[in-house]
Amino acid sequence: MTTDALSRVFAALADPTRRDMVARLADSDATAGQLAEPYQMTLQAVYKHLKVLEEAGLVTRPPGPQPRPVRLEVRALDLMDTWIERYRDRAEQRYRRLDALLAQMNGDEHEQDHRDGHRGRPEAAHHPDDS
Amino acid sequence: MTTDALSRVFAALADPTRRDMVARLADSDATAGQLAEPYQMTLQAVYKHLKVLEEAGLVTRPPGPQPRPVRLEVRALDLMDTWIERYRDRAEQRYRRLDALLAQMNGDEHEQDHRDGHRGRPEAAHHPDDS
DNA sequence: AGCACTTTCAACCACTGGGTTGACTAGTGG
DNA sequence: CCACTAGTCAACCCAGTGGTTGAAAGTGCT
Repeated sequence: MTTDALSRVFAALADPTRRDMVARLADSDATAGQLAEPYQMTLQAVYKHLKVLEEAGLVTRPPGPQPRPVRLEVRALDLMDTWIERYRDRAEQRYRRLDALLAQMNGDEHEQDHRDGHRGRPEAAHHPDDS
Repeated sequence: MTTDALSRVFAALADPTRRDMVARLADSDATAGQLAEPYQMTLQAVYKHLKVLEEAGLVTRPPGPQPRPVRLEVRALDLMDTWIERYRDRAEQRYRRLDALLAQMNGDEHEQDHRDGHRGRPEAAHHPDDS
């Protein structure tokens, strides 16, 4: 899998079963067996889900004695959170700027000649921003 | 698709291209064509991505005259954010409780008989919590 | 050693998902 | 009316995924 970390985390959380697992793990650690109980699917399927969560960094399973406990790794959530926050903030700032512009245009009613849908500015080239 | 809203949003953001799109849309609205430019894929593929984002509620495209602009819908991000926040907080509270417990056990060094890996408490039944 | 339980590996199946090609509709502007 | 562009629909390909079954390792306990 060549996909980046962020994609893996989002993809992992895109499954209701997996989301329920992390929800339960937020309250207490559990063994794979304990995790599996509520769901009506094979134990192997649960291990597969575990593996996905693990590869996404959302969960760790310290090696050692047999019933290996599953721990939630909260920092993986931070990764998503900062991403979301970044673009939400950016969008909100844009809205604020747009409101300000509208207010200003309300102030001087003339000069309505180049209101061409305000999608004229080239706004530099596209920079990836995703890393 | 019978999957819930949350799954759709997470799944939508699990793709780097789609993530880049919302990143760019956070800075300014764009038409589908403008959005497509940076990527080396068919226009149809871009429209598919748009559709996914739209069905996830991350984006809206007001009907009307031909070049339909694409707007980012920030509130969809909130949906994810509250989910993440909820379980992160819950996990952090648990860690704090656990630290307190450890500190307390440090206080009275005796009574080390039931230190069975602190995974003993049943902690009620599993309640779905996902909605 | 032997038994039970947990974990993993591997093959398989149905279905979804990102991408393509190709054709088709709908506005816009001569 | 004709041409152009923006957008859409549909079929297809191939890779990935959620789930299954079956078998094989590890590990713990007596």
